[in-house]
Amino acid sequence: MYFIHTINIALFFFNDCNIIKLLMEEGLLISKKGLIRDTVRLVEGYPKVALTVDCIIFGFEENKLKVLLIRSDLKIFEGKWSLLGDFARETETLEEAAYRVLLERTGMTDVFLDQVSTFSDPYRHPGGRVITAAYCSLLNIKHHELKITENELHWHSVKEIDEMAFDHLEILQTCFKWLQKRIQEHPLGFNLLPEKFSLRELQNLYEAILNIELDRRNFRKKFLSMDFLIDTGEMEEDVKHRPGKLYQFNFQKYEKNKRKWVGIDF
Amino acid sequence: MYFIHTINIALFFFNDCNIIKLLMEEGLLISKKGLIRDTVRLVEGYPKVALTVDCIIFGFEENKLKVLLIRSDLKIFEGKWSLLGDFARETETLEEAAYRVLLERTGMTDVFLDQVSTFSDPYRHPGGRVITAAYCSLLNIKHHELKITENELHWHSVKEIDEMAFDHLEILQTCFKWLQKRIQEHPLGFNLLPEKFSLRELQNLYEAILNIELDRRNFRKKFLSMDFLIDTGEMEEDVKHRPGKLYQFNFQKYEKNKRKWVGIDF
DNA sequence: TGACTTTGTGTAAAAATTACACATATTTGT
DNA sequence: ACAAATATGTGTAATTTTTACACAAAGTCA
Repeated sequence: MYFIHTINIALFFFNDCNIIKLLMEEGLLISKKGLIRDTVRLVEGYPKVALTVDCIIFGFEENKLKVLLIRSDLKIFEGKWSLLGDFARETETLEEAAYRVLLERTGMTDVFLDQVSTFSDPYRHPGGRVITAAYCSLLNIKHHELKITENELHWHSVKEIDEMAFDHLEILQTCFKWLQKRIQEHPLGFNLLPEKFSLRELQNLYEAILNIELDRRNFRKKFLSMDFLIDTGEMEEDVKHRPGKLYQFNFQKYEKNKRKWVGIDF
Repeated sequence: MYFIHTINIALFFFNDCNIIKLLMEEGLLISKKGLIRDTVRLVEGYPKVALTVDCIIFGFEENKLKVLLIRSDLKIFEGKWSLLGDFARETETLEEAAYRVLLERTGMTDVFLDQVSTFSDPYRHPGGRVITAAYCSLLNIKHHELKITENELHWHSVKEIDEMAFDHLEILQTCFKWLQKRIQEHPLGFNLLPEKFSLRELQNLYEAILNIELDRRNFRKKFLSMDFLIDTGEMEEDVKHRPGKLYQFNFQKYEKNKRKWVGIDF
């Protein structure tokens, strides 16, 4: 009785994916008036494609925006650089696949990925139709030593990349534009820096990513007035000039006081 | 000789999808060292999924944000409302599929679609794994009379939708948030209005979509100072109060003077 | 110790945002 | 014809934000 009731609820509120999953695993939906069977047949009548994810992992080092690349796995692209990608598994969301790929290729876990866009040119992959979803992240190179370095995994200066396997150059460019925009409305930039950083390092980062020059005094004023920077009391060391103060970003305070974003600006 | 040369160029600059397409159609790549064959086999070894697109078409009428929906095609979702979707064809990009779906379901052609996000829960479709890419647009309801009305296609007030087929409610919500953000940094709002509109209509639109109240005088000042509005010299008619001036949006001027978007604001 | 490099700071002018009130044009009802 | 109702159209002062700009202090290097 309990299960019958569950089925009816499930069919009534069918948009809850978890209920569908649950009932499918129980084998309960299969018999319900053949509706599922019909639906399965319908889906089977349409072309299917392979599905991959590609991870675009940005980092910052030597005042340059960098990205993690590997040598392509495919013979046909021998020598070409490629994004970190793989096929999605049967019961994996794209997001899960992206985190798995990142783990498998780099060993990293403590990273946030954002879906940027899906690329679907039918001829983008020489092995047949393969669509790919691009997932993007930014991280501090120093805090994420690469333990796995198969396929010559390493950081490349974004500016110097001019050729890649597949359509990966296009994907990279799309993600770079996404990053330029994103970093101005969300404090993602701090993920790229060491935990403690000087204002000059922060400014270098913005200048490098946005490809603009900023006035130092105004930049400092802006960030200090936002009041999300904690003065650590420490100073830079091992620099060959007057050392600057080191700050930390107050993520907690930011999350509480987050700007609500209303303002028309074309 | 010419073709051999072409092949080498193609393999060298393999990231150009059109060259791959061209050579595949010519059957020329198939023999090249078996690389393609290997790649095809590789791709075939991975799970494949069905692929759909869903169109989220927003409109504005009676001071309410609306969205085009149809009754679900599927028996299992009988009675439920659904986004305008269909399976992608073998050699169609997702974007092409989205424009096709829009044409087939509504008869519309003069519309721009933007990819918003891809949804990939393995259990989101009762017929098996189907991932879907959401494409969004905004248009003027009055300028796009619905010639096709199969599946009870019609406009629904976004606020009143509380249940949908599949995960379409989640998709709709994602697209609504996308719209709220997009309309503040790009003059998409004008697509939702008649060619000639009063400032009050424009303000109503922003207030409805952003769900905020705006000061009338400041709103007018802001838009008039942006200098993208053309005073048509005409006035509103058939309104039961003092008629307002009618304006047009100067898309050309906007495209030339577009804000370059630099400014850090968390 | 002097040259060099980079940090750290303030102010004045300009621009943008906000808050706020009253006269005018038109329709509707009497 | 007039009064009531409704929505348009306009300006200014106070506040906040943005921009442009220069010089002294801290540390390194030779």
